Amino acid sequence: MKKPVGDQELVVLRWVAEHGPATVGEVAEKFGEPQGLARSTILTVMERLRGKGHLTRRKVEGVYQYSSAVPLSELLSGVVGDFVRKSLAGSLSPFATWLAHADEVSDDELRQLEEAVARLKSKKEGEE
Amino acid sequence: MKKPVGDQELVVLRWVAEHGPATVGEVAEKFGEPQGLARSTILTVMERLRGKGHLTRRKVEGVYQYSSAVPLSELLSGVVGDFVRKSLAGSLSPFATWLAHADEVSDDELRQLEEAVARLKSKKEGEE
DNA sequence: TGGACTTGACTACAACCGTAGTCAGCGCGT
DNA sequence: ACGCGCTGACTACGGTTGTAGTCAAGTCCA
Repeated sequence: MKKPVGDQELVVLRWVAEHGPATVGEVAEKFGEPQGLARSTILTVMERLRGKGHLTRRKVEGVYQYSSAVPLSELLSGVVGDFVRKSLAGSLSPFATWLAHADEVSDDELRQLEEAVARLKSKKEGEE
Repeated sequence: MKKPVGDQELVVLRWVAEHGPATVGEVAEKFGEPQGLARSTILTVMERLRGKGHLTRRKVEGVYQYSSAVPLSELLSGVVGDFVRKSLAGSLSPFATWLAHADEVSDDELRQLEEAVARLKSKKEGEE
């Protein structure tokens, strides 16, 4: 049940997860068209995502409304977890290394990171 | 020149980057065999990596020694950067979210993360 | 009612990836 | 000199992904 999700698929999935339930037409128009993607491409991708269990649809007034099966934050969290496990062999060091040289980190993101690290630290202390 | 690297390819690349220059035979024996991978599989993967510019080889005493084109840390740093850009649309929030719930973070990694965050923070302050 | 438009299912196809078989050449030991 | 084993190049094949065309059924408006 843990099928891999392609890069482009993920982009579409993210869009749908962010922009509430939407029909294929809407996604194609508001997201696909600007990217130069054909409607059928969007449809195919969305159906594949549905096949993998990431999207759900419900017929509303004749057309299908697609929604993400899980909330966006949860989805991305999972993606990050998969990435760390699969591509980094579970190690966070590469991330730290990259982070240290990253620019383009917003204040907000930095704050979130700080919090996460602080939380981890206190948890760790609580354990020992 | 920035060809994508498959998951399995990355695993092999990482192995080679970590375990110094090695011949196909060595990689096949020490890495491939334990995973149940045929020698030809290793060879194919390594040649593809070479085609993508991630591995270099040099003939030494009759056989080719393969080495990573860039040091491991740099390689993984790049992988992280690609991931953040491509899969997270550049946002670090998902990382922070995941991190907050992560367990299995070693003391060492935690320390590195702390440092990276601290560095970012001081850089930010220096800027404004 | 007949065309215009929308929607959804199906089909297609090239690139890329994971995995592997095969074959020909080379070097070493007997 | 001959066979064996290691090496490297080439070929192969099924699955996934990105992208899209086409076709049939439904809907709406003049």
